[in-house]
Order: sequence, then C-alpha cells, then structure tokens
Amino acid sequence: MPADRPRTLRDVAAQLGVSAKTVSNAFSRPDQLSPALREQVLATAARLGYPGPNPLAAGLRRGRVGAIGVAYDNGLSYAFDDPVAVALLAGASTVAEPEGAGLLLVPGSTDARRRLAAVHSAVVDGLVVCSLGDDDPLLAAAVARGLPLAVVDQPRPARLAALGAPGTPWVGVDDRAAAAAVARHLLDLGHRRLAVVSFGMHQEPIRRGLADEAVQAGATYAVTRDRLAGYRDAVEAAGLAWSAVPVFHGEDSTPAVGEAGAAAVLAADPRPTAVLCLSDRIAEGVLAVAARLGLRVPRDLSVAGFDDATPAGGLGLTTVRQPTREKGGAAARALLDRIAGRPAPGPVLLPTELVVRTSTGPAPRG
Amino acid sequence: MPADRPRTLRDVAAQLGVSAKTVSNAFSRPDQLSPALREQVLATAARLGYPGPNPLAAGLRRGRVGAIGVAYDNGLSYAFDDPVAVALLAGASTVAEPEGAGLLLVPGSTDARRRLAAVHSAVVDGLVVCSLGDDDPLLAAAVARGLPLAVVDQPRPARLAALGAPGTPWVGVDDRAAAAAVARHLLDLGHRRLAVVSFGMHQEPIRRGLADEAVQAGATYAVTRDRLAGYRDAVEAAGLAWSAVPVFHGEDSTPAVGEAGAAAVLAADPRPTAVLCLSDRIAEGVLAVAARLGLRVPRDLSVAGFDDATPAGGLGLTTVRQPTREKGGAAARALLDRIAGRPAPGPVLLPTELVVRTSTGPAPRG
DNA sequence: GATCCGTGCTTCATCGATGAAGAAGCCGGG
DNA sequence: CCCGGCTTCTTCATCGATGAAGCACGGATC
Repeated sequence: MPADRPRTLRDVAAQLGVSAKTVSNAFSRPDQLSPALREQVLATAARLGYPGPNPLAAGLRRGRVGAIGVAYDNGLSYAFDDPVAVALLAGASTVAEPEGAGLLLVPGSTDARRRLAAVHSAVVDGLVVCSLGDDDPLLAAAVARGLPLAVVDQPRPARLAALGAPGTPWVGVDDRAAAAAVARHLLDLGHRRLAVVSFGMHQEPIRRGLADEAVQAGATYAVTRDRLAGYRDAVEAAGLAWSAVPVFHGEDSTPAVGEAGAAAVLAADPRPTAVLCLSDRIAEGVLAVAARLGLRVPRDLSVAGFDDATPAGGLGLTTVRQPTREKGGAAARALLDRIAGRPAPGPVLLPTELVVRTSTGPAPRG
Repeated sequence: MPADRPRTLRDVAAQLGVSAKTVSNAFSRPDQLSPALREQVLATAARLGYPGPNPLAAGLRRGRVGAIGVAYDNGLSYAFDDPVAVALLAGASTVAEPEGAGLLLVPGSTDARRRLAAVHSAVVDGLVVCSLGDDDPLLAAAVARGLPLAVVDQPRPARLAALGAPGTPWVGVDDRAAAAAVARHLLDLGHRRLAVVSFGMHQEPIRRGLADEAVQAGATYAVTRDRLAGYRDAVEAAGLAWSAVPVFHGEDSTPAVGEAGAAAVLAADPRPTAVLCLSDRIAEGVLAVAARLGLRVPRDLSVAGFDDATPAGGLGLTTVRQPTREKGGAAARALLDRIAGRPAPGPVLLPTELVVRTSTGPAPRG
C-alpha cells in the first residue's frame, strides 16, 4: 500500500484485491460490475485519496478527450476584444457545452513557429478554424495532424479543397452579395463619392494605406477580397468607376483602424459623402473621427458597417447583419458531428440582412 | 512499412532504421541529434505523412499538456454574454498566450453530476475557478484531482483553507468596502430611501424575490454577501435601518434580473429614490424599467452599478470600477507560476474605484 | 444431466511518446 | 598508446488507463 495518495487505478485495485480494470469500470462503466463492489471501490478510492482516472491517459487509450479547439487568425487577447469573435465563441459554446465538450482556445502568436507549435500540441478532438488567410500554414498544420476540422468564413470551400481538405465543413455568408447590398443602399441614396475602410488583406505583412485594384484582388483574406468585390459590383452597376473609390486598409478590425482610415479618406477634396466599412468596429472609429471633424451623420456623411455586432445598434449604425453566433454554433455542430462519425454537412451559407439605421441618409446636395 | 500514413514515431523510425527515440528527439529536442540526421528524419516524416508526435501521448509521459482550464459558476454560454466574464477571460488569455498555454473553457451544466464530470475529465495542467459558491462541489472535485488551482473572487481565502486548499492563489477585490463606497456616495447625495437589486445568493436553489437579513447573511456566494454587507455598513453608518432597505435578488447578473428587481422595488410607496445594483448589467435592466416608467435619471431616481464593465460608460452609469481584466491576468499568472513550480503569490487584493457618472444625483426633495 | 447463456470479474495487449541510463565512436591531452 | 570526456544514438522502462477477449459460475432450458 502506497504511503501517500495512490496515483493509479492499479494502486487502488491492489488495496482491494481486485483487478485494475474493475476499478476502471467502477468509475467509467458502472454497468460492468455489481453495484456493491462498485460502491466499495469508490469508497476505497475516496478513502485513499485517489484523484480519479487520469483524463490524459484515458484520452490516449480512448482516442478522445472531449474538447474541441478554436484557432483564430489573430491572437486570443485580440479575440476577446472583438464582439464578433466573442459572439462566435458564444455560439460554439452553446453547442459544445450540452455535449459536454470543452472549448480549447488555441494560443496565437506573432511568431509563426510558435503559432504552428500551438496547433501541433493542442490536445483536442477537432478544431474550428476561423478566418484564416488562403495560404495560412496553420490550416496546413491542422490538416497534417489529421484533425477533424470545421472552417468559419475563410478559406473558402474551393480553397479548402485545393489545400487537401475537401469536404471540410464550412460555415459562412455570401460576403460579396452582402457587401453589394450595403453599397447599393448608399448609391440608391444618391451617394456618388464613396470611400472604403477595410481591415487587412493579408496576415503578413501588416501594413496600412490605400489599396489599388491589384492589391485588392491579391488579398489572401477571402472575406476582404469578396466584400471589396461586392462593393465594386454595386459601384460599377451604378455606372461609376471603382478606381475612383479610395480603399484604405488597416491591419485588423478595430476602431483604431477606422480612425486612421477616416483620417485618410476624409482628407480628400472633394470629400466622400459616404464611407463603407468592412466591420462595425471600423465604422465605430470612422464615426468618432467624423464627430471630431464636426461632420454631422448622416447629413454630411453617411457611414455603413458590417456584422451588426455590439454596439452597432447603440450607435445607430447602418450595417449588414450576419448571424455570427449561428456561425459559431453551426461550425461546432459540424465538427462534433464529424468527430462522432456522423455525416457532417457540406458548406453552410447563412443569410445576411441589410439593417438600415440612422448613420446613413441621402447624399448632401452639391 | 505501413501502407498508409504512419501513426507513430516507431513507424517513421523503422522506415529510417533509427530508434524511435531519435525520431522523437528530431521533433522535440533538436539539440540531441545531429542536424543532418534531424533534417533527414523530418523529411522522411513529412514524406510519409506522419502527423507529428501525438500531443496526448507526449502529455501523458511529460505530465504536462500546455493548457489551463477555466471553470465558471455558470455555463459557458452565459459567460460569453457577460462582459465581466469576457474581460476576465481576456485578461487570462493575455497572460497565458505569450507562454504558449491554451485556455480550456470547461463546460458547465445545470446537472451537478455532469458539471463535476467536466472537471474530472478536463485535460489541463491547472484550473482557474471563478466565482464559486462557498460549498460548490466543483472546487472540491478540483482539489481532489490534485490540480493546481487559482481562484477568482470567491470562495474567499479563508474558505479555501477550510476546504483543504490552503495557500491557493486568490485574486479579488474588497467587495465590502467597494460596496460601502457606492452606498455612501448615494447617502451623501441625500438619499434616504434606498433599494438594492442583487444577483444570486446561492447556486441552488435558483429563486427570485426579496431577501431578508437572514437570507442575506446565509448567502453562499461570498461576493453577494459582502457587497450587501458593504451597503449595510454605509446605511447604518448614516443612522438608517438596514431592515428598511428592500433587497431584491434574482438568479444571475443580467438585465432581466434588473428589470424584475426594478419592477419589484419601484412599486413601493413611497418609492425609493436610489437603487443600488450588484452589477452593471443589473443596473442596465433597472435603467430600462425606469425609462419605461417615465422616471428621469438621476432627477427622479438614482441608479448605481458595480464593475464598470461595458457598457457602463455609454449608459452614464455611476459604478465601482474593478480591474476585471487584471483579475483574470493575475489568476492566470499565479496559476502558471504554480504549475511551473515557481512561488505563487498569496491572496492578491486589487484596487477598486468609485466612478461617478450621470446616473446618480441629489435626492429629490420631499 | 448436458447444454446454453448471461453476469461479473480478470488477463493481456495496447494507446504513443519520452526520461533515464547506457553503449558506441571520436577527439584531444598526457 | 591509453584514458577521460563529449557527442550521438540506443535500449529499457514507464506514464495511466481501457478495449477485446477470456474464464468461472449460477441459473434457466430441454
């Protein structure tokens, strides 16, 4: 009998003169032994201070650990500041929790090596990857590990197939059509001088500035590419030249980028009368600058966002609602299905909706 | 040679005619073999499609998995809706991420058995537990597993010692003093008829209603107990009777509870002139009801919150700022220290600060 | 009385990797 | 020429639990 707390089933088994497997069954398969013996085993285990079956060892043997991972393009600390990312996690947890599955937030890093190491060493049954660039090695690493995957937003299904992960469940929206809808809304209001403030085009290099058409088309973030293409569709359908629309892009989806973008595009003369933002958080920054410049919204300037995340409603922001929570939920669901060997759905395209609030109005005359 | 992808180091080793340990070293301890051989091993592994060392098996052997868990009193899906919980996670991730540690969100459940099972089966190196009731079996389960712990808010250090976890790192604020400060602020403004809207007293049973002094003192949530005691300190110091202050309590920290509470306490005649809320989210609900009733804030009614979380600023809410992010960060830091065998700090008491905004003002005359 | 079956428990091999310790080869120093 | 020490790689045991298959026994069945 071990002097201190027994660490293994074996120790407890020896104490009782039964087999290790029986102790294991007492904990994990109550139907495999008589209730009396089970009680006795559990009581002895408790008395000796046995911590219970080691989940790591059990996981190794079973090939299942009861947790799914979530990997982001950006770091975790960023994720928690972004209402969209939080909503996604909320959705995923709503699905995972009732199934008893934990959610492992995979640490990000600016260092590519460490970022990949985190994916290699994540102890999970599967991975939800969110918003990766077309050529992000993180996805390749996950595929190489043979982990069941579910992808949110990007890469797009076609790209996934090219990356050797065909049939991977995918959840997203029609970014292009949605973006076209907001742009059309502004064009219908008579706006002719538009500007765009976007988040990043690529994971690397991180850069800010105006993006010409070649840069836009070369974006490795499919979401960025497609939303810009959607704006362009609407602009050209209205008979305007896309090349005349300044597109500022920052590195991520933050008010800071919105502020920088607003400063850049609103300095032009003549000033744009409407700014299309690739996210609500960017729009938040644009609104802040507009206020600082003394521009009345929407009388002097119309601003539209994307996402309909907190606090778009409070700001009166016209935007595109996308069901972010549902995206997270659908991805988690698909992943859990895959893990359980149930048939997982193909690409899931969720609906979007233009939400018109008070930040957009008729173009000013002249 | 295995027909399909090799699954183990051994397979790769056999292919190359080296030992399994060498392949292991090629991945995990580059300094333990010649660069040339390492290259060769990695190339072969890649060629064969070996997924890399299984993190589960490595974790078992090493006794370390590179992730810390976070367990909540409430479910995950609730956590993501509460800005305070999100801020806590943000803080924890800010600390864990640079260390390469993942964050496992342990699934909650209303079913006690499943809740404990989740703690038993969490594959983590340690656990941050947040805001548990004094007698929550979840804590006992974590202690029984022998997991390194760090506790946020509650149970209090004294209680932890009683539960067999003395010396467990603890992070929190002086809830009682902070609550007294807000209450004093209102009393100083001349308010004499106060009311309180609180969140839960116990994990179970979940119940709403007015809580008399016995119920308040018997709360198993130390945070609830202490904040109420703080209010009481200030009220009695002002020469008023605490028993005359209606204390409504709901189950959790949501606007819905605030609305129910407001409906209950504002129905009294004479009406309270000030409502103290145990959280900003509750205050949010109270403000909504006040608006619905046509009460002007702060002219007819003063409302104070607690936390200074989103969107307290936007609402102009007077509240107590507590450094929630830092709480999460400090807890994660302490836990990682413990896991690494570094000396962990004793109880960490973070500062709070009264933040006066526009939701509180002088008591109406008469 | 022989056969069959289900219950309750055991044995055995295995999940996949890594720490500790040991054995070759190579080097320089005495 | 021999020895100690370093590098590089190997062997061996082990981390802790569980699936699959097997054995023993009591009761039902014919």
